Amino acid sequence: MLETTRKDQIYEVAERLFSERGYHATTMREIARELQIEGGSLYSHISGKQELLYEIVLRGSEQFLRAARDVVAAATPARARLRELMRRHLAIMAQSTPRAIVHFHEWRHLDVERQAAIRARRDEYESYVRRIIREGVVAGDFASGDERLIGLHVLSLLNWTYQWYAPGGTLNADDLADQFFDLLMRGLEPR
Amino acid sequence: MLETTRKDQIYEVAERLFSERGYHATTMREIARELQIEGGSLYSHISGKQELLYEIVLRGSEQFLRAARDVVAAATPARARLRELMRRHLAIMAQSTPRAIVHFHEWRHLDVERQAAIRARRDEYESYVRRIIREGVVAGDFASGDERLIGLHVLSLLNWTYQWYAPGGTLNADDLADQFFDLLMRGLEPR
DNA sequence: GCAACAACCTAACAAGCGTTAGTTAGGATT
DNA sequence: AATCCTAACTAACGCTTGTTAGGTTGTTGC
Repeated sequence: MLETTRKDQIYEVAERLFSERGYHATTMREIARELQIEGGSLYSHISGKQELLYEIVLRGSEQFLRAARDVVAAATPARARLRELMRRHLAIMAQSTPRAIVHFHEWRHLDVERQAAIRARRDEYESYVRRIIREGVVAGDFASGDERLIGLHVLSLLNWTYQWYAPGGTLNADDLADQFFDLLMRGLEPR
Repeated sequence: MLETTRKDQIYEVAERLFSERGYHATTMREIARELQIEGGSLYSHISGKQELLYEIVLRGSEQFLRAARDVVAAATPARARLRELMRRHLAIMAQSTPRAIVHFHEWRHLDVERQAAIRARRDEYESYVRRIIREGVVAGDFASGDERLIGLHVLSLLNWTYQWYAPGGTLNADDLADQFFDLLMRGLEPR
């Protein structure tokens, strides 16, 4: 019995519409129409459009961050942790596609303070990626190299997926993560 | 004596504002204000806001496409061509940052027909990347692997840069391309 | 049975939007 | 001297935007 409140439904619709059309191209009346109520009625449940965007982006970053916090602290080799991070990242992408899209694409339209809050979370996430890489280099799991650059490499792979990955295709999220991981480890060089 | 017409100036400002705030968050009056004219005066030079966006996105995709067409047809090994493609891609990113940002970020706000035109160009670009990879695998320049997946790998690296790369930092575009290329070739596996 | 409340409605607000029409001033062309 | 062109202006158009105020339901708790 999962009880979805009206508020939850509003967030759900907003996630979908924001992800499809973008924040500024979505109107409050459109969100309302999907729920078969009038535009003004939304304000019985939420405080405004900005809050709607902020909540969605925040939920997205919390989701990614929670996964990363779990993984980074695990007592497994860096190699296994990196693979697990990639798996979890793509799993979120696949399970919460609209939210992830809004998180990556629409955070620019937050006001400055809220943007800063999101940026801090993003930085934290990136620091975990770099930490895994650093520890992996030290432990001999990874070849040595510029930690920042390798981090950007991994993050590019993960973050760009929201632009093209559509779950339900031939490739499920775990397989994609594994294949990306393998290619990342082995490289293009023939051996 | 490079003569910039008023029209050119309008595109230049629009590129910058669209890239900073997004298409829908930029008003015609804001574009005009930057040129110290009135909103309505823009229409002596351009036909409307959509045309403005389309022209900018189109110029971006033309720029990337031109580079890729040059590179893919060269009579050099796939390995060299891939590196050159990455260099040129990042060079455009660095030289035409606002245009590249609009190209990657705002094309969604084009109407359907214009979107299709852009999508066709993007597909063409991606086909060149995959072609280089395919030819490289055949020639033994690259380890064999899923052409589509390797292509996505390369494109993720290149396309994500618009989200973070700021020219003028410690890393110039050519160095970045080379470092990305090296990492892509060698992989993270220690040897 | 009555009060309280939540969920929604209608109607309107002020502001801003892209765009157009009509006009004006100055310079170039005939 | 008459005409045209260019680039700008002012003023307004019709419409949409996010948001609010006040009223109307139906349900719940006492």
